[in-house]
Amino acid sequence: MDSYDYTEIEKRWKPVWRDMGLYRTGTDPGREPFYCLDFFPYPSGAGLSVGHCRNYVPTDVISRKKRMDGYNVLHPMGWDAFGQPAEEYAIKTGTHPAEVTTENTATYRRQMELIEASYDWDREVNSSDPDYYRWTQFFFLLLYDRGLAYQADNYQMWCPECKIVLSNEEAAGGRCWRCDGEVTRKKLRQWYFRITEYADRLLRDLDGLDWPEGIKAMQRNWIGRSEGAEVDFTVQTTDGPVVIPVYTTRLDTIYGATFCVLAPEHPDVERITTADMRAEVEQYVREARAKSDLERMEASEREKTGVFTGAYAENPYNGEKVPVYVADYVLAGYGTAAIMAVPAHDERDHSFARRHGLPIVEVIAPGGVPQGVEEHATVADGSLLNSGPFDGMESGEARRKMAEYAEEKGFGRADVRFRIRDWLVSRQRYWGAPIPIVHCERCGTVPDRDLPVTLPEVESYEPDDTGRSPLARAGDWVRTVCPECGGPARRDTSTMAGFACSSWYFLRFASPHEKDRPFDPEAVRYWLPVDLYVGGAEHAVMHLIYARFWTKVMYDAGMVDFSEPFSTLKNQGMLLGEDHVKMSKSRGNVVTPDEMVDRYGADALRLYILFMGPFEAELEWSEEGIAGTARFVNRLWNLFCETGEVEPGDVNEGPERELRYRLAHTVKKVTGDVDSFQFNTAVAAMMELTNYMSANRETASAFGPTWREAVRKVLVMLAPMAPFVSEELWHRLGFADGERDTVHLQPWPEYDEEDLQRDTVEIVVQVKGKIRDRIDVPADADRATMEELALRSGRIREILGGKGPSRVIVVPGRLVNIIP
RNA sequence: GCCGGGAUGGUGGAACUGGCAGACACAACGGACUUAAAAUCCGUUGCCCCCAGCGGGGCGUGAGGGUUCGAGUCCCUCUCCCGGCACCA
Repeated sequence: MDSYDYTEIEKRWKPVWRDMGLYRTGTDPGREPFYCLDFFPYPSGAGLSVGHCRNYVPTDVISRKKRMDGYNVLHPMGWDAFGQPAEEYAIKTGTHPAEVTTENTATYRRQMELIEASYDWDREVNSSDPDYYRWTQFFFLLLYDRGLAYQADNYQMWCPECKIVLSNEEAAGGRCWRCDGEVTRKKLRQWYFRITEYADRLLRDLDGLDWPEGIKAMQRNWIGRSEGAEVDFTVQTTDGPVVIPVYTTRLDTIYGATFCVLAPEHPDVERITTADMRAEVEQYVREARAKSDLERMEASEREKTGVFTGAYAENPYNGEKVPVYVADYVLAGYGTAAIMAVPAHDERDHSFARRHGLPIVEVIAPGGVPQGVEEHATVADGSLLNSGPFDGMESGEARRKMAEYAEEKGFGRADVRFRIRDWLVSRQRYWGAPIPIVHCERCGTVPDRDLPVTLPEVESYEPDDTGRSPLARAGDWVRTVCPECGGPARRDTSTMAGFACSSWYFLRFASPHEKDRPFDPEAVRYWLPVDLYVGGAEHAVMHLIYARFWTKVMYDAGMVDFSEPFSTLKNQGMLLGEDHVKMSKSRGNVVTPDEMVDRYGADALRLYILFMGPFEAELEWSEEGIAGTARFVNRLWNLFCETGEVEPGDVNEGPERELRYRLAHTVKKVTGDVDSFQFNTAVAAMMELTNYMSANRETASAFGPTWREAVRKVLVMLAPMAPFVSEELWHRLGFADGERDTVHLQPWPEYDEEDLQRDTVEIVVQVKGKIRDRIDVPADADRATMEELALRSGRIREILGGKGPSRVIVVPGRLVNIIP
């Protein structure tokens, strides 16, 4: 028997399917749409590894099955093409980043075609194409017009390695998301999107999404809503009073506030510092600024440093004056950058107080019992003591009452705060979408609506560590006229972060060739929101939060009729190398689809990706594993070639019935498994059925027409997973209705409930929960019958030794458990 | 510290709403084919014990406890692993 020649057969079908336009998608109002989308990939120079296939193969299987289910399926692919690696390569070699990008996207596409991902390539988009980024710029202006884009001077996250500012999301954990280097701060004027204005909605709307719990939890945590209060402490200086609002979630502990702390970056530090403390405070602030966030955190975990400002602030509740410190354990970016410190009931304040010899006053007694606070802070809620008129109240009630009181007196107010910061979106880099803004001396900041604002040609793409953009060196491009007054003006020289481009691409796919608008609203209404969105978990608080934000802005602007872009989200698990570590070039453990397709064929690779384990699980690559699915393809090929066209002979009823049962069972199992992303067990079920058929191949004709029906249904179910071998056999075994027919447009197989019924079933007989016998009983036997049959069993009678049972538990169709 | 997810044979993993633990594969071992090897095909394979054999028994899902006729699955306590966040007042 010939073995399956995948090279030959893959070569045969690719052009046929291409000519048929098998994967082309039209807007068809008569058919139910299904939009299946992969995360927008950045086409890196390294190309795809088999790890990427864990994303692209499952979505392809779903897309193909949905087509067979009768859906009109949108399954597009495009390139998140702006970005630093291409730019860095350009800096090193002098080639234009566009050239590198073109090469890389070609490689990606070639590899995706290698595994026959069924993308509609007519809809391919590229975010670095002016026809695309003009609309990214358009959305920038939409946000600008809605007051959601603004410039501000701040201490930004700065990656000295990449020479680039970072958004909060990109600098999570004090490390740069790209190079993992430590992040420092730099004071620069930058563009922001006011995502904080959407914090509440971004949080609330998570509840309705069919997303992994982990991702939702990460977003909730990142948005970080907390309920508290703002209270004004007042410092008397020689220049008059300075009001310092502090933010607290523990207003109930305010009678225990024994000092206040300002972040080193707090704007009032200078004003309140007394002359004799000035030198020391200034030095501390300088040193704090020079440290990276990571250094600050690590240092202060050991010891909480800080210096006294010489100032005292009045607690408005009790009129007490408490010393004011500057310390870097208070963050500049959260709350009011100033806190009231309650060492008795906050660990951090406690360790600061201990180090600096400050008083500790206990004001909360959990369960009415003071816990003692010399050694450790008591963080639990409880009833108040040493708290004037609020004594005896429980924490929760006290927080409400005390906030009301503050509001009445005008020195405070209940307040909800979020941890999420506004999105820093400008980058001083070349390879990105230019921010379409002109700066005019007369008119100020003016939007440039003559889009696209195309990237100029420049001599060098090098960024510098002053935070100046390479675009600033394109003098002729920078010098322009003001769109408002016609006077001389200068272009903004920043580009947008790549995450801007990927915040709307899913809309572009609905009508990718639209000339005069970002998308056709009709097409968007038909296709969106995305039904199934699949990608890695690493974008939990970056792309996935930004895209939700932009969608909500568009919803508010009346451009789309949904406010969440991705109904269902799934994350594929990571794929490790055979050496148990993440695949990487430097490790030298990267396995490419190219070599695997070459050695085992595309079908074997696809099947192995599906079969190796659960979709979400982190798994290790194994070449022995792919050899196994290649063997399966081969066995199936031989079995079907040999028996697929067998003429039905005299039917042997028992086996025929058994095959009908197994076939129905397999169809049911595979259907359910594929729909619920359990591809590994779907493949296993088909292996099981074909193993059974293989064991009975000699007597195939005795199964009557059922045999060929099984062959046909297996081929159809296999088609989304292994498109080549199933198509070849479909034609070779004469299932095809003419040359132009294809297995890929067959309706998904169904099964007859009746075939799942059996006459007898084997049940387990237990004595005291231990299995002692197995007996066959009629499938529809009732409890009494089952009990009777079980008690009749010789083995059971032997064990019972003539005594009758004291109790019998019967589970119909499953087991009888006898308690003597 | 907080949040999310895990722990099942030599390995990857399977097990519907509590009901036959180990499907399917890999590896290993034995056999067939072969001058030989590879490929292919057939068989064995959780651990331990009894039996010449047919067969039979015990143990077993990270640890300990609990609920139940019955627990991988439910509850409590704990250990370890992976991912994320982390001085957020």
